[in-house]
Amino acid sequence: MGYNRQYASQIWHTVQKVPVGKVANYGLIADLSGLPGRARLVGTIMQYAPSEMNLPWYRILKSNGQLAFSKGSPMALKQTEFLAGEGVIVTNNRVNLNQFLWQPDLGELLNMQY
DNA sequence: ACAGTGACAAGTC
DNA sequence: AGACTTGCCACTG
Repeated sequence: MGYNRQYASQIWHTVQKVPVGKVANYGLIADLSGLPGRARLVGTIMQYAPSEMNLPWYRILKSNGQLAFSKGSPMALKQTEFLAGEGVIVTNNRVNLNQFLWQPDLGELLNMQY
């Protein structure tokens, strides 16, 4: 259909790995999915994730900690709620990465499969 | 075939 | 801190 299944399974699987209460950026997800330099693809593909999959899309942010959606937009508000629900503070459409960025250790990375 | 678009990122000024 | 440029490439018309 409208998107590449191979990319989708890799990306969705990686996004599922981001732990509750932490966030990651698009570039990191791309790297860990075996798609270095393909940050844009992550956002593109995540739109197609079926809702019943409960993909934690809201844990993925831009490289500077900003939400991908513009401030005040319905999606940004929803994302802010989801994050607040698990303890991640969003102020002025941005998250403090020093505090909430997911920093996987080598063990986690070596166990990652897709 | 070709040009525009986009849930991005990093570098330069 | 912004604004602008370049790199990325799947998808769409």
